[in-house]
Parts: sequence; C-alpha cells; structure tokens
Amino acid sequence: MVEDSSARRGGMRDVARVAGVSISTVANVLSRPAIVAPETRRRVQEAMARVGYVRNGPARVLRGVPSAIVGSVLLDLANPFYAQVNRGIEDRLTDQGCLVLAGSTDLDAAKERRLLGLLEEQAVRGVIVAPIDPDLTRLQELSRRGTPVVLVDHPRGRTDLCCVTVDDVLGGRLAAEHLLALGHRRIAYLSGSVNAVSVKQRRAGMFQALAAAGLDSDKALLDVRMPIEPPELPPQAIEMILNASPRPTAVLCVNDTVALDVLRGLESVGVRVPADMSVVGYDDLQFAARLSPSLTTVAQPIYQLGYAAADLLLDEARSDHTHREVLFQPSLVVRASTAVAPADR
Amino acid sequence: MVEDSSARRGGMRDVARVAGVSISTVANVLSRPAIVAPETRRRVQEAMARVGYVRNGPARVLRGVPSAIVGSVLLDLANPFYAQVNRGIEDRLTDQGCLVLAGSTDLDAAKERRLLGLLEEQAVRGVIVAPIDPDLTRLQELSRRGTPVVLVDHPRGRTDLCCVTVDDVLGGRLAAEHLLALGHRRIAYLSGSVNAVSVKQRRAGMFQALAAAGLDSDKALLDVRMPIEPPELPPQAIEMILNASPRPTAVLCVNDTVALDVLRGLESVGVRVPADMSVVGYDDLQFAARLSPSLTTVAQPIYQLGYAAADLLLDEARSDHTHREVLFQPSLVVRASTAVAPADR
DNA sequence: GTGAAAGCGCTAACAA
DNA sequence: TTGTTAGCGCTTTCAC
Repeated sequence: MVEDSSARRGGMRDVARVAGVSISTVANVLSRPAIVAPETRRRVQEAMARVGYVRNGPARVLRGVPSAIVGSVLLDLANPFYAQVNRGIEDRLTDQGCLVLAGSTDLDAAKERRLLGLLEEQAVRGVIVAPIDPDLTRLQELSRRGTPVVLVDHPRGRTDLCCVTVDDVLGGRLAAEHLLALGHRRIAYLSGSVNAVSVKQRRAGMFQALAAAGLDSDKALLDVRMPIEPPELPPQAIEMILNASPRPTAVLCVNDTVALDVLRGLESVGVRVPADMSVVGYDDLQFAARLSPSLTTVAQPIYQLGYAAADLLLDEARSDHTHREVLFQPSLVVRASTAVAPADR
Repeated sequence: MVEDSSARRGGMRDVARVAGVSISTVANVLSRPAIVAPETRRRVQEAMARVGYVRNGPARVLRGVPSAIVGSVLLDLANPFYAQVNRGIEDRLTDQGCLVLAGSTDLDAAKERRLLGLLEEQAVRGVIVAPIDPDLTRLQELSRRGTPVVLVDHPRGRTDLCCVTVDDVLGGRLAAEHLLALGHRRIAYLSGSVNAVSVKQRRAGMFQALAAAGLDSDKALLDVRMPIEPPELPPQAIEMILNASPRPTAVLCVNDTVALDVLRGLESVGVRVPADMSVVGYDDLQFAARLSPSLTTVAQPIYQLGYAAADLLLDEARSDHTHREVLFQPSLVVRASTAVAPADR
C-alpha cells in the first residue's frame, strides 16, 4: 500500500486514510491549521505530501467557495493595446491567487456572446469585458444572474455596471490644441471602423479645441474614416489626405499602429514628417518612442485600465461594494513627428 | 412562484420542477436530446429558458467530464511574440469550446511554479507552457499526475512530453549565410540573458555557416551578451559593437525589438544602415516590415507554434495519443536593413 | 481537538 | 421514454 509521489493525485480522503484521521481534520489543517494539534497537523501534512495531494478547485467552487478564475474578454489579445490591458488585469489578480481566463472577440458580437456564455458556465468570479456589442443588456443580465461584470474602455451607458474608461474628449482636445498651437489650421482625423464611442468622443474633443480657437470645425477638420483592422492601412487613406483641398498639414491617427503606417506611407511618396506634415498617434505604445521620427502621441494609461478594472472586480465581492465609474486622463506626449505648420514658416 | 428571467441562475432541479419532469430527463435533453420525446423536450427547453438555466461547469468537471479550460503559461503576454503564440493557442481551442487560462511568468521560476500549481488545482484539461525553469521534472510529474503538458518553444529534453519548437540552429545559419553572401566577414551576435537554449542554438547555426565558409568562427563572430529585458536596450551594447576591433559590419539581434533599438542607436551616432552596418532581426514581428529601413529578419511561425501546441494538447485526450515533437522551420526574410559589406564596395 | 454527515449540481448506470 | 440513485471532492455545521 505504498503511495508513489508521482502517482495520480490523491484526494482528502486518501490523505485522511494515510494520516489515520478523519476527512474533516484534513480540511481543518488546510483552512484553519491553528485549531489542529501540532502532532496531528504534522502527520496530516506528511500524508498530503505522500499521496501527492492537490486541492480540487471545481469541488470547492461547487461547494460555494468563490472561484479563483476571472474572465477577461477583450478585442484581441495579440493587439498591443489589449495585451497591455490584460497584463494590468493579470497583475492585479495574481496576488489574490486568481487566474485570468482571457479571450478575444475579434470585433465579432457572436464570439463575444459565446465567450461570455462559456465563462458564465465556468462559474467564474467575475468578468472584465471591453464590449463590442453596443447592446449591454446581456451583460447587465449576466451581472444580475450572479457573475459580476466590469467594463473596460467602454462607458457603462444605462447599466449599473462598474466601468473604467479614459477621457477621450480630453484626448482629442489635447491633440488638436497641440496642433493648433503649432499653427496648423487644417487637420485630418484618420479613424477606423472600430470603437465607435471613442472615435466619436475624440472628434468631439477636437471640435472643442477648434471652436475655442475660433475656427469653423467643419472646414478645419477633415474626417477620413476607413476600415483599418487588417495589418495594413489601405493606401487610399494617404491619398485622401494628400489630395484633399485644402490639403491638411497634420494628421491625428486613431492609434499608434495606424500612425506608423501613415509615417511609412508619407515617406514613400516623399512627404517629409514633420516638415511637410505633422503626425499624431494615439495610445503611446512602446514602439512610439522608438520610431524615427519618434511619434507625438496621446498617451493612455493602458495597463492601469486593466489594473483598475480588476480592482473593481475584486471589490464586487465585498458586502459594501457600490458600482463605480473610474475615469482616467490621457496626456499628450510631444515628440518629433509634429512641428510648426509649413505655411507658417 | 413565477420565475424571473433575470433572476439568479437556476439549476437542473429547478428546470425539472418547472417542466414537471425528473432531473435525468433534463440531463437527457442536454446531452442526448434525440432520445427525449419531442413534446417533453420542448417543455424542458421552455423551462430552461424560464429559470435562466446555465450549465455548471465545475459540477460537471467534478463528475468527470473533461474541463473546458486549458492553461497557457508563457513568458509575458504583453510581449508580441508570446501574445501571438497565445492567439494561436486560443484560436485552435476556441472551436472546441475550450477557454484559455493564460498567465505570464516574467522569467520568474517561482511564478511559473505558482501558476502551474494553481492550474493543476483547477483540474484543467491540460497546460501549454514555455518553461523558464530549466528543470522539467516538475512538468513531467504534473503530466504523470494527470494534467497533460505540452512544451512550446522549448525542447522536451529528457522528458516524454509533447513539444513544439523552431529549428534555431537553422535560423542562425540562415542569417549568417545571408550576411556572408553579402561579403560580411565580421558579425556581431547581440543576445540577451533569456532563452538560453535558443540563443545557444542560433549561435551554433552561425558557427556552422562560418565554418562552411572557411572562416575562423571565433574571430568572425563577436558575441555581445547583455541583460535586455527592460524596455530599453542598454546603450553599451551599441558601443561594444562599434568599438570592437575589428569592427563588425553586421549585427544579428536576438529579436526584432532589440533590432529596432539597434537601428535607433546606430542612427543616433551617425552610423548608416545598411550602408555602414547591416542589421538582422529575429521573429518577423508585425512592425519589422514597417520600419525604415525595413528589417531583414528571420521569420518564425509564431502563431503556428501556439496552434500546433494546442493541437497536440487536444490530441492528448485521444486514446491512441503518442507523445510527439513538432519542429518548425524558420525562414529568412530579406528586406532593406542588410546590404553588401562596406569594405567590399 | 476530532469526527460524522449533509449536500453543492451534475452524470451515468440501472430500474421501471 | 422517463425516473431513481449513487457518488465526484469538498466545506461546514454540529456532536462528541
């Protein structure tokens, strides 16, 4: 009857048998070691090692212990922005002994629903989600059925969910103000098909800045919208900007990746940055500082977004929890891709 | 006794009660709908909707159904390489209705152990891991205790685990051959403190190429090793390369991110790429093609690495499974950062 | 300080 | 075709 340390994992029953105690004594050693007699405790611990005891999470959850698993449903974990959000989530949860069940929705509402459904079945501790489906009622119901939900990078709308967002209006305003101060009077806003809310709010922020400078927003702002999810920016984007009349002297891009492509695109047609055209990114991803020219961009506290969301989720377990809305401020990082507008020189 | 659709989730018992059938009929509707009378089935399904029925994963696992959760333990999910590996894993598992529990080890063996321990407690279906702890016995035992383990980007060593790797010797050789063909006779190899095995193997590959060209490997290869995990490459790296005598005319970098920094570093001291110095990256990350100069690099099938690993893991469930070793081939992507060696012109 | 026993929600074998 | 039942491994009273 010798147990092999590399055998299949034993349960509490095996431990109890080997230690010559009852199951509940084993349980006590695990959860309230203090109340067990030292000698007994030692015997039990020895037995645990002998039979290769491993706690059974599912059984504990079934019994009512909160799950150690938290869901993270983001747009695309291979996208540096969301990867960073996810790291924030992971790091916050990890010291609570929690694990992150992460999934990508790829802009597909059906995929999002599927993921959320699977997560609910796992009876996870909660879910952090950057929803792509504008209809939040599903999430609201998920929450009501007992799975706490926290929104990241998305306003709570009419739900009573916790959410963590960045002030996109401010972000748009900061970018526009910077360009206006450099003398730019005609600015292109290159946005994708995604993240409708953010895109709109940033535009609103630009309008604010333009209006404050006494400009006619409709003339000063050139809206260039195109589907820019696939790895490559469609070449027409650059064309549209360069052929517009009057031609803009600056571009605000919806994110740094797009800005990178714009930099390349402009270079390839001989437009110099920042001499002929200023370029502003958004996000301040790691590579932004390392490009040449290094990229002026609106920095978002990406990691903190995730960290704060995880924080809120953990807080949901507390009895005195109240649903909260956390709002971060973006900040402008001026680097070498923006300069005084050509006409002004 | 009216149930509210937005109420707390009900269980099979509630469904049975509402539908006026027994629990096992409900179970049958779920797992073998065909054997249930249509009328009964309909009633049960209606009841499920009414009480907001959601399957309870943990209970199923406890009962012996394989878990839908797979662990993914990688170095850093915010690192584009591992993020991509993880996407491969995710995409392969997702159509099997599986979920990915992903964690970062951050080069910390203790963290790796902790993660693996937690995953084992969750009774996951299996674990895919890029181990940083060179001692694989823990993984071997994990596997023996009943949690299948697949290694990614790491040789199986003396274990009998499944593993997926890329031929690093070939990668090093391809890079060196390319540079040799361009007339370079002195090449720096800039490697970090990480991933000992890969680094060594690539060096071996370079040696092969050098030897085949009739060169004295020790003189032709300048080894520059330094800790390069933090976001910035230490400036000394560039110095060491430029001050070496004879000065190398080409650099092979351990990955594209390092190559990016080298590009910047060389530019800042007025060394032109590729005119004065050729630079080769490794990995072919998305941005490699978009840099200026665009980066010559050794492409690895990163996504496929994860995809194949997940594939192997799923296969472990089959009764006829045999442990396998999958080896991918890297390939050289020649772009604009390499050119004929200066002396030769 | 320790043990006996009741379930958590589910599956599957067997009975009706 | 449907129902009964015995656990899966654990936590948690409550008795001893």
